[in-house]
Amino acid sequence: MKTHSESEENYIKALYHLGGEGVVGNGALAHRVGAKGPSVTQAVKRLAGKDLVEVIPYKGVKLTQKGTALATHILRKHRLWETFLVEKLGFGWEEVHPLAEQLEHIQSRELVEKLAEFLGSPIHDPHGDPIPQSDGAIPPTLGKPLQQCAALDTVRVVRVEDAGPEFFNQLEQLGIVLGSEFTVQSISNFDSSIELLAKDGTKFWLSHSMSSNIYAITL
Amino acid sequence: MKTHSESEENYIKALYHLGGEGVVGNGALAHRVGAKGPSVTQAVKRLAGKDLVEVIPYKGVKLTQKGTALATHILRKHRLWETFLVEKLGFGWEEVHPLAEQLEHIQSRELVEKLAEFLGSPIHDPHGDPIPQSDGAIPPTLGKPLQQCAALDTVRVVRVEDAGPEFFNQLEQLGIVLGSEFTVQSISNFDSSIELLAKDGTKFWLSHSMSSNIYAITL
DNA sequence: AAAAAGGTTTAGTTTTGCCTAAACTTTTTT
DNA sequence: AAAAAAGTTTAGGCAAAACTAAACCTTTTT
Repeated sequence: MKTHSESEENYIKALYHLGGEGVVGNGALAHRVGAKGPSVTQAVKRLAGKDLVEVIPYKGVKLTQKGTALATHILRKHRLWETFLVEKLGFGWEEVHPLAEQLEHIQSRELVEKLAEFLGSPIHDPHGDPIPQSDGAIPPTLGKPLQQCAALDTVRVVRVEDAGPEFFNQLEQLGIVLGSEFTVQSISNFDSSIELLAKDGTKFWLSHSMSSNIYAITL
Repeated sequence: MKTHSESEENYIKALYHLGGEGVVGNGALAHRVGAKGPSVTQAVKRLAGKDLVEVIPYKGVKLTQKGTALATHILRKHRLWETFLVEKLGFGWEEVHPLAEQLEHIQSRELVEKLAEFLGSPIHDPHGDPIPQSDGAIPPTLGKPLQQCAALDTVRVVRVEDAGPEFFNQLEQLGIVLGSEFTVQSISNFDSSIELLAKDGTKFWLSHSMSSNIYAITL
């Protein structure tokens, strides 16, 4: 088992995020990792030398199977650490991402597996995103945007997109957490905002941009 | 608060370990960090530029107050992570050091403090070493080498030196853990080996090299 | 189809952090 | 006190990873 630099792992992660196993252009990758074009060209050459990616000159890059396996392993670590930070240490959802970005680079299969066990082998992280399993399998991504639910549906929030601190702030203000249940009262034809009825009888409106980042299942 | 590279932090740690706030020679430092002389000369110049050390050419280097503060903070993180790995994840004492060496470089004051709280604000790590507190204060180092105890003393093991995997192996074999209590039966005048009587009535001999790495308090 | 625009790669530079070989101090030995 | 040994620093390289500027393909526009 070889070890990879943090920079390399960040490129792999970005590639997985942007294109899965498909081809990703130099520019998009550069934007994602926060580097300029030439740095990316150089970096992907190094990665190609380690059989993590395949380069098609002037067209883009794509992950090899080896690269994909590494990507999902990093994602596994990231989401397990996020779970730890929230469930055990008491961090809020909005704070954990940058910390998990550091922790995900810790190299030790044993640590990852012991951590997973300690957390009760979770399959979803605190945002509701699926945690890749040790064999690389990825649990289903739950829910559809609240925005797409129909009036009178009774729904449970199962996932939220990371749409920045202000978004999380608003969620907190409204008391929306994973597991919250609502009945959809109505949906505006004008601006697509949505009216929800909570269990305690309170009603409130959610803007389109809020509701499109909140995912729910119909009960 | 500035951030430092892992390499820099390793030099700071090594300096603290070797000399505390005293002067450490280039050679000793090189040996400790696993680098060669010239790399060290260069590295300490960088550190001097950040006011973490003071260089006396051809004589050595010493930590500034700022450097010492950083060193104890890193040590705090290292020992808190070791505690976490042993107490919460179920690792053995002998396995945790290399993992903690990775974890100690994670940058986040908040994480450190939340971790400490989660662990119950411990003041000693699983080896019995003191954990520097958030204000930099260092709890007392407990015990004296078993080797120095007198015959008929009743003692409790409170700390062990990290003397490599074989040493820990042997401890495990003998069932010695922190908190174990013994009565010293006799000490050989020939090879300084020591005979112990455990609570359960079993007696056994410890070699000088074993007993000099085990620290105990007299009850 | 030629020209302009956009994206990608090459070329050359920078910083960190390591190396070896050679020069220079300091300490120890004779 | 001079010579030998030991330790430290300078000099010059190398690799990773980023950058800017310039050259080079592709794609889009006219």
